[in-house]
Amino acid sequence: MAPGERSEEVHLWYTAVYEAIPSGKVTSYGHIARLLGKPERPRQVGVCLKHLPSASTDRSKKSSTFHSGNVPWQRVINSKGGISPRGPSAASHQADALRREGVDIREDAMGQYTVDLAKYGWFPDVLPSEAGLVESSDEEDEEVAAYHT
DNA sequence: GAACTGACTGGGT
DNA sequence: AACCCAGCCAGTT
Repeated sequence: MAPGERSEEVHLWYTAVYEAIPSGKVTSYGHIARLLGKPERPRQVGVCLKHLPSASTDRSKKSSTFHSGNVPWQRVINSKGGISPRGPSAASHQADALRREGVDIREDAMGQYTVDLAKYGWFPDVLPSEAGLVESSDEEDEEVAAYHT
């Protein structure tokens, strides 16, 4: 393959992941991967979110058009309904963002956050962009945008 | 530039 | 129910 081809693929993957996060409710890393036709890559979805720039980062020059202010990163959790611990305050931050959207989060004695997937999970079988945007979720998205502003 | 590290998951013990 | 494991592959030592 030609030089640079690989990184181009990677860039497309990152973009696809950010655009695949559904409007409304909560979904999983694995489901995003399946929506993108790569069911074996849930970990790579996690990598994309890990590298999502924060909304406050200075991106006055080129850099990504995607950041925590316009990508609903908080809606992605693991298949068991848990928020990945990763850093010390990261999980609680995500839990706060979800509660802001009306999602009820439970915190156990171990400090692990979990979501009731039966109630809040949302696993569409087609990409949001292919399905047409869900009107009923517009105001939820506005709340998110306001939160990050 | 080889080795190691994960924002994961499903299947097997 | 809890742990283990292989597969995944871009980033980071």
